[in-house]
Amino acid sequence: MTVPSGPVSATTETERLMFEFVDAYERAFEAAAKEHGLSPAHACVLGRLDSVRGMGELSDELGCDASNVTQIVARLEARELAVRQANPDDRRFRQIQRTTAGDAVYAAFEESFDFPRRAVANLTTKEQRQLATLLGKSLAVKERGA
Amino acid sequence: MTVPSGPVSATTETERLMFEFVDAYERAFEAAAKEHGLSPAHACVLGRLDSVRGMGELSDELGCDASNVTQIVARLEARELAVRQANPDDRRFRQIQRTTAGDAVYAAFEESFDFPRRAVANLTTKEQRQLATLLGKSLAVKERGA
DNA sequence: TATTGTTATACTCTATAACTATA
DNA sequence: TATAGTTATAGAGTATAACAATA
Repeated sequence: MTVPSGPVSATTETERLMFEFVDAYERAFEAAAKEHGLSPAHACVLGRLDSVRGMGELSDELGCDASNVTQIVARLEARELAVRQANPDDRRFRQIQRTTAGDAVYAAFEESFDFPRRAVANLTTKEQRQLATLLGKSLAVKERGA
Repeated sequence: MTVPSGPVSATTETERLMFEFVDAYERAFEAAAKEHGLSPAHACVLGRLDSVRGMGELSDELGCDASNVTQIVARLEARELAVRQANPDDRRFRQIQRTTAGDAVYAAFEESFDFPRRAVANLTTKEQRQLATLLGKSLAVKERGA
């Protein structure tokens, strides 16, 4: 189990609940991945392979180094959950995709990772819309610089 | 940068925003820790040392193995950010606490980790209360078993 | 003997730097 | 020469199992 991101001496109840939510989400993700023999990183990459992807694309989205993605994908390939093929138009590029087995494992993982579904299910339709609006508004923080 | 927990093919906008929020929170935590030469795990443990703590207490709260905490605390001690002392009443127990230097580093980290503060600042007081209520309600998922 | 914590070990995640293959 | 990706390597996080110290 990865140690949680926090707590910081939360000054408000809202901040405390943000941390609790993030912590619960992460723990649930990790536990669901483990159920299917996946590390969080493997589950994450597998989830991005809904369509054919390039290595650079993946490392950009994941915000991590390309060499890291190479290793994760190499393991997925070794387990026959994904394959890498050179792009015939420019053989420097690789095309990564899930195998049928990868599809099955990922579907099973998603079934296990019920935290977001259950969290939403605890709310009325109106509350779900409210929560989405508030989260979106709070995330505007990202745009404000720093 | 740790790879994000997701995405899972989010079926609703609310679920998608939950992931985005968690992802942004984690990235901000990791970046703030790095600014002060801390790993996320170090920042996390340091944050728990606001008062004197035991090793078992820490591993319980962190949801990870005791041997893991031993290593993290050993590094904090090597950097003179924390100290371990045997409890004189029962020398099997250790009392972990931050040093003055540890206090300073953690305070600086908290100053840098402004994501929750800024997220809250994007909301009105009423919206903050609403968000806290909705997050709390969605987290009831934890109590429902599984 | 039971409990607290540590050490030894192994595996994964991650990044940096050097490298290969392709263009 | 420039770009996409890989390999070599090293450091940190994590868990399991064996261990030491204390009770």
